[in-house]
Amino acid sequence: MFETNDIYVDVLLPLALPQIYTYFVPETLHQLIEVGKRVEVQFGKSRIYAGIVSAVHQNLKLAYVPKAVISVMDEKPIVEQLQLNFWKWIANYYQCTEGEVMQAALPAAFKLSSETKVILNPAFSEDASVLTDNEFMVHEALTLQGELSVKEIQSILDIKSTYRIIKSLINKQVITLQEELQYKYKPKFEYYVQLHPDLNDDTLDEAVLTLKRAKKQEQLLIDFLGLCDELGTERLKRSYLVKQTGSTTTLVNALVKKNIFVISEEQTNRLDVDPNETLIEYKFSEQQLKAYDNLKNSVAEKQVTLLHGITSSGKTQLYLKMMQQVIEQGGQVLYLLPEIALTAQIIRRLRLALSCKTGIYHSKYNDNERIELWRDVKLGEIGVIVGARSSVFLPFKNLKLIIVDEAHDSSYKQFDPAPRYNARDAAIKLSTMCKAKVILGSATPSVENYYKAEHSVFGLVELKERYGGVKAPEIEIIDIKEAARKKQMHTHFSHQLIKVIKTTLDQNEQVILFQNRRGYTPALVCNSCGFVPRCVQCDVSLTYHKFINELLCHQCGYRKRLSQTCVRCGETETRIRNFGTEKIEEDLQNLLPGVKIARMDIDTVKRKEGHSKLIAAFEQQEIDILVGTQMVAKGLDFENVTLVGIINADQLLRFPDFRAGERAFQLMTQVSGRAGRRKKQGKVLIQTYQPEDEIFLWVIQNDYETLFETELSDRKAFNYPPFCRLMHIQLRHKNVEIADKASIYLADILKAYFKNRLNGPSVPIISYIRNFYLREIMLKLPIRSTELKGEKDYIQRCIHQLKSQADYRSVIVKLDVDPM
DNA sequence: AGCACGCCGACT
DNA sequence: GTCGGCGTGCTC
Repeated sequence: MFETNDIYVDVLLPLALPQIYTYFVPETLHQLIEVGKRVEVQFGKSRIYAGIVSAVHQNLKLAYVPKAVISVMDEKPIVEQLQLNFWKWIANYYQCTEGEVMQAALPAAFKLSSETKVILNPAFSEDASVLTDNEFMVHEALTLQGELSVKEIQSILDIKSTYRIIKSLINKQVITLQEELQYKYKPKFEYYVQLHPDLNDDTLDEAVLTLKRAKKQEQLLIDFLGLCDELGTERLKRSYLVKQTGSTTTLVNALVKKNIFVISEEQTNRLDVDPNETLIEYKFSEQQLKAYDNLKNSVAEKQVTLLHGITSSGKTQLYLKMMQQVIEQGGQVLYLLPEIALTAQIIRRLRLALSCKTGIYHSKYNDNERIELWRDVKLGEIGVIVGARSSVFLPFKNLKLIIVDEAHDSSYKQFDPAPRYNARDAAIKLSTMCKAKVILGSATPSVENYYKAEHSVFGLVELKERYGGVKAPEIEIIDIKEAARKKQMHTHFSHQLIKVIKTTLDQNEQVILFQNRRGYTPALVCNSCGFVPRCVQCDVSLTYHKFINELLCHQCGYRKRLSQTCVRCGETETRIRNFGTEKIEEDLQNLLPGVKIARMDIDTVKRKEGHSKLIAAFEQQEIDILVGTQMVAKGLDFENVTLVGIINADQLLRFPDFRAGERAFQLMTQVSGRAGRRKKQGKVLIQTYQPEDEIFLWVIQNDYETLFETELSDRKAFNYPPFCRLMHIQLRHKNVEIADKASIYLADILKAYFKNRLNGPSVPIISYIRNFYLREIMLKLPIRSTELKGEKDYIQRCIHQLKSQADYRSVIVKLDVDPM
């Protein structure tokens, strides 16, 4: 059939390249090569990458001489064809390269790339006189360190282009280059020590005698037996044994050599459930049973089912029951959660309730743990995977059900870098590829999703009753415009809010205060000249963080120490404009001395474990009031919280975005859901300057339907999703004029086709970030996927045309499909 | 994304 | 002259 035995492979590289590259497979590797395995290949002059084989073929008509595959890195494929197809779909839909998808999909430890190492050439004659200063410095550093990477040389010499120097050093035979793939993954084992199985009571005594002259070993053995006895076990973790007895691993190994101990290794298993915890019997309410039946029927019938259940209605229990079913039939379940909701609380609950191995996958876990989970998922050894958005990329073996909890949550959408995918939508695609079903759960579904449910594209199951008969919280709107007029405000708190906080605390109950802004205050204003310190590389004012006494840019991270006097006029008095969580915390503390207040935002939670520590402290009631951003709104379940306050709802409403109404409703509903989750009816106080806005009425009455209808008619009138899809185009350039002209040029050629479906070009609210000027264009794309592809191609051609103009070549264009 | 190559301004 | 910055094009 084939004329030669030559084999070629198409290799996917973890780079933003629009193409796939073909390599030649040497005969020695013919047996090993397989789609989905990683191969070591050279790309360009010196780089070596781990690429993935996306196809094996015998194409003879190559217009170039392909390079050869250096080695096959895996015994078994790390992904299947299905994953490769999924990647391709994502690349297509979200308009990025497959390499970028690969980058996002694979755990870092799979993505090896070489670092060029420079080493001394042993043939070099030590005559350093021929070297220039810089060359001499490199030579010196190498004699000391043995090897250097190009990056290290850059920092030693403090210059960017090291190329010339390196080349010259090679010419002078001082150094040679070394290219090596670093294998990052090291499987982690836990070592257990136990007695050699051949030992019985008699032989053990004998063995002890042989240790008469090795006092330490003898002591270790005695300690070991003592510890085993104490714990009622026959084997101990080696690390535990060493630590408890103050001995060393070497000592343990000595006893292994003498056939007294044996060591067994076991993969560390973080998936174990603490045997001391037991599951509390959960009794389904009548409503839940009914919803469960509906859910089961809907899932059997429809590809996607939307579970619209109000907060505290017990959605999680329904998920659990659905999961259990799938597991019993040997299927896998993917349970997606917003990153922020992946708390120990939820994970613990799941593990207790499920009879199978449960894996967790998200960015907080280190590389080795992720590789292990990856492998176990692929082998089908893990039944349930709980994870954040990137877990849609896991190599499922038998995926049968995907649950997307809080499906409206914007953190399912990746912003940067590409692929800018939405894990919720990608999961739906994945489910069709795996023949799995999807449940989207939310108390406040996105308008797009609910629209589909209403039109029977998705199944719809509603759950409208709180579990356990707890009444929905009583929501009250406080008009702070009026309160300010009547002088009933104390800093940001109305007297009414303060009063209720006090009575709540008096009853030994806890309070959550929500303020959607971190930092101390967004801006410091000079009292005399009105000067506001701004970021030097972005178009935003700096935020004052009192705790570190620094001004911080929330866009780029630029920081600056606060100067004593106004930079412009020398005035010492500064005034505070607007306010963030840190300021709220401080004012509140002044107002309520002695009350324990904590703050929860990215700044306090960033440090490792900060989040769970804070939650634990609040749970243990070591904290009375928790002041926080978005974070407090999501997924937390505190029994003793009966009051939730929203300091200022106006910021939510004034968001200049067509989704502002939907967002505000979602957030207020979510935050309100934190109040009174168990026994007692909770209370929610919302402070606002515009209490007449009807959105408050819907929040109070928990009237999602009216919100939905109103939003939908607006969206229809202005042609926004769900009546179209959006594509956001961002252009960046260091030069304002070029940014301006390029965006006008691109908008013009796009407009020829898109006409009134194009908005822009416009200057974004933050128009200048990290020394780049930004411009943006918004396009409305058709819903039907048949038309969609052609239009996306057209857009790509327009961008190509832009880039072929010499002036605009260096403009960076970023595409975002279905922006949030 | 790197990396090579080529062009060009600044300094010994 | 040479060093180092920067723009451009290519990578199987």
